Amino acid sequence: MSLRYAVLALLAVEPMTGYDLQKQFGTSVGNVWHAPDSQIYPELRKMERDGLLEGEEVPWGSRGKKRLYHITDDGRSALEQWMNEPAEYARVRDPAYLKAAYLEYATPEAARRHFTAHIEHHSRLLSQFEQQLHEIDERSSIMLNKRLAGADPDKRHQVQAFKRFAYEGLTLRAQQEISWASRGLRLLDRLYPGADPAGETTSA
Amino acid sequence: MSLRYAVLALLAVEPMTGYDLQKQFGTSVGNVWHAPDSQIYPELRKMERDGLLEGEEVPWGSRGKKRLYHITDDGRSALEQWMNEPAEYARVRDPAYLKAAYLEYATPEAARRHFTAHIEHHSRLLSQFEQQLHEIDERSSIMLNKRLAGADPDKRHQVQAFKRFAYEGLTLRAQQEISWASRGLRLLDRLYPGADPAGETTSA
DNA sequence: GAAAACATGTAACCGGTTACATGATTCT
DNA sequence: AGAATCATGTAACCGGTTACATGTTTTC
Repeated sequence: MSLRYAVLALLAVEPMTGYDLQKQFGTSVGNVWHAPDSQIYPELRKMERDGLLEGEEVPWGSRGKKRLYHITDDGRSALEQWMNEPAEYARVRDPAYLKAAYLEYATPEAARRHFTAHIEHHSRLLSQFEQQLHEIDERSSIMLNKRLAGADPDKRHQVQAFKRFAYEGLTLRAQQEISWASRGLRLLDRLYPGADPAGETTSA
Repeated sequence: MSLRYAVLALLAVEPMTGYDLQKQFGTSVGNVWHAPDSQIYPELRKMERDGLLEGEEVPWGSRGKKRLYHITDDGRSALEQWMNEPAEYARVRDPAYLKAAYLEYATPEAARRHFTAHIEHHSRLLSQFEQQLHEIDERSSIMLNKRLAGADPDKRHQVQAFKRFAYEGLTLRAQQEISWASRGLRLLDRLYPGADPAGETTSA
């Protein structure tokens, strides 16, 4: 049920359409909370029904129209209330670690692919996080600048600091996973000394 | 859909009842894949229907009975096939980091509680992982010993190494989160210099 | 004129959560 | 005798996934 609070946090900055929100979930907020478009549009309607948002029909081009969602006072209260509650911790469900714990059932090649895929996955994430950190530091993020512009001048410093701190954590996590999986590859070298690490054919 | 493979990995060691499995999901496997009992019993019946398991009715006491599930050859193949496939990576959905990224909407006290709760949560996990590492090293884990006993003597070394390696990763993760949240508390000290870190009343 | 981006949905399905529900056996 | 443990389920609900579906506007 965090989706609606992620939406509220975005709409607290400025009114947006479902499509605008979708893009945010594809990049910025999407780094901590993923949501597909098929979930966003229905959720917006539910939130409007619950009084957290107000939708405004605005023309788009000559014939088209779009729906701009504004956060209401109730929406702001709901966001603040949620922020002041303790976070829920979801139970662990980690397919990559589940496999890692039982890698003896895999072939040496599959075990190796497992760790290289882990490294690739987290490397992709890492470069996204580093890109975000760069944008935060350079003040080149459009959303962050809007949030900063809309914030109480005394609080601007904090807005930026919290966002940076969250991305620092994500970065450290990704680096950690990469380092763990790299150690995994070295473990495989030791456990399967005969196997060919590069996947190439061993020629004399 | 990893639940059934976690179940298969457990039943590959020895036949168990739903209740036995439940306990495993409460401790060992539960550290990488959580499942409540209300999910386990229906899943076992589905797996039996799909030919991955065979249930055997055995008496329990004078009038009671219980259902022992055995893995079938199809079950073993399914497990191996899954182990040789690449792992799926779920999209990120992290309430704690979502909150962290927007902590300016929380009160300083709530922000502090957020990080202390994060530390407590991961400290609890950490001590569980350390306990498991200890049991792996001391060979005092009943399940691990059964797995080792049932494994090809050449592979015993690997079984233990993979399990240990998975828990090392979990341990590093937990430590990482604790260290991140501790830095978060120090960040709050800087951002809210007037606030009382210990939550005590400031007396002159 | 075509492609890319903008815009908004529906529907079936499934895995997972929460709550409810019950009874036997073993241990102290 | 009572508590703890063993044992097994059902049912409603909901959040999320996947796939399908359509039309407009802007940009090149």
